[in-house]
Amino acid sequence: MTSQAADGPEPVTATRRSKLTPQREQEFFDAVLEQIRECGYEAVTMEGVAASTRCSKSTLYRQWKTKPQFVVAALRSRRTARLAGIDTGSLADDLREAARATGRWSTNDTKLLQALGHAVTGDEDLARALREALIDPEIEALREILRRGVERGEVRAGHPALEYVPAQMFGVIRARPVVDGQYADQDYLVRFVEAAVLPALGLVHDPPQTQAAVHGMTGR
Amino acid sequence: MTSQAADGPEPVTATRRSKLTPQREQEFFDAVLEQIRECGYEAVTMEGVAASTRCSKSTLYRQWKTKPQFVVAALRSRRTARLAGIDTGSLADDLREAARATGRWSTNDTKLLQALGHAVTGDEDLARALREALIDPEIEALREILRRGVERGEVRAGHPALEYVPAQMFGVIRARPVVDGQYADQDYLVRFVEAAVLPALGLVHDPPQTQAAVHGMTGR
DNA sequence: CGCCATCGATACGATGTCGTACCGATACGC
DNA sequence: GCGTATCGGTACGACATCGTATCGATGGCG
Repeated sequence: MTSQAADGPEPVTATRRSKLTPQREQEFFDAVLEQIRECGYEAVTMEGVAASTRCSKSTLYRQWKTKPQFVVAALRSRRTARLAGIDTGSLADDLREAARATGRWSTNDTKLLQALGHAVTGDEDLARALREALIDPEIEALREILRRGVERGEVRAGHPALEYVPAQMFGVIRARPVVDGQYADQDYLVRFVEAAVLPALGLVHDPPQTQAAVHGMTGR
Repeated sequence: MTSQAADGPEPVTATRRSKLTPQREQEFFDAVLEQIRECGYEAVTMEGVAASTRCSKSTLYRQWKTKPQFVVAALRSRRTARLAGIDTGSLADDLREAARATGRWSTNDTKLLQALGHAVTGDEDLARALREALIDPEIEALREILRRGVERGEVRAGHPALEYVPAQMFGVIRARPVVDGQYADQDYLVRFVEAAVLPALGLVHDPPQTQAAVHGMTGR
């Protein structure tokens, strides 16, 4: 809405581009996700995306039939398991590291989740894409972390708190903005894990070094 | 969209009403909140609300200048501290009772929070109304419960987990739908309190073999 | 070096919503 | 009983967005 570009038929930076490169597509995806974060799903317009990427509406509609399909494609481009690969050898350290990793992207992705949260209730494809892009991989990675902790005997299998760890992590991320008025960052999430998650799992850190003694400490 | 009511000048229930009664206003409020839950804030239309309550758009615009103001009024009508008044004399029981009370309305209010969650980022009045209607009273009630527990000495003041209890409660309510695919009901919330919140506060009441896993290092 | 696919720009019709204006009908106060 | 304020109904203009169509320009492939 702000880009009042044209005052005449000026070929200024209007570099005519040829066939879309994957990088160019990614620009579209980044732009639409950013617009979703800022304006919400409903308020996103193809025209706005076109303007912010200096392409034309036609180009977008040529590649993707409709706005929902475009957004779905954008979400798919974003699939990354950010919690995958965490394996310090200690459940407590894994969870701390997961908190740190989560804090790195939580602001951006919280906005996205928030903005799409209701739209997905009416669009099954969108819902699936959102789950596959932002939610399922992280939940699965968390469960894997917990599973390894159980295998190592750090927590007994079937410990009642195990079931709630993923919901807790996702939960505070979404709840903190409304409770405290700010997004959950790395610091907050690590403190939360220390103060609530680990104690609930019986991995108390109150006596600071008791923990390390348990398993010989291999963290980082 | 579905209500194809009229086939003629039917005086059936089309009772022409006179001045709006408070009950009538409440019908409007209930209707718009229900529409928000189902369709999202953006998709709510004054015409839809008018149709579902069989009033006319004029009537709505007569009372409230604009859609946001109408929604704000509807939210204000809903102010109720549902967790207020809980006081069993025991922190653990208070929290269990809070979980039960929360579970009673969480589905409805989760939908509302979800549907309005992004809209509030662009409307300060709406944001304040939402906080005052659904969020702040419950957070304050929870903090009051915790405060009494501290006063009774059940938890030491400054216990690190205290800070996170409200965010945890609100969090799992919002996260369960995406993690487990269903809303958090009474049963889930009570189990969550038992399994995660109470242990984190050091109020465990069932230490079966959890302790063995903690200190015994080779659990299972 | 020339053709053709694809780009970017823009115009367009269809649709839907906002918020206003006007209307007749009806309940309530006097 | 009558007058008036308010209701319910609908028509209206303004506006925004969707998705399509058309057109000139251009880059890449043969």
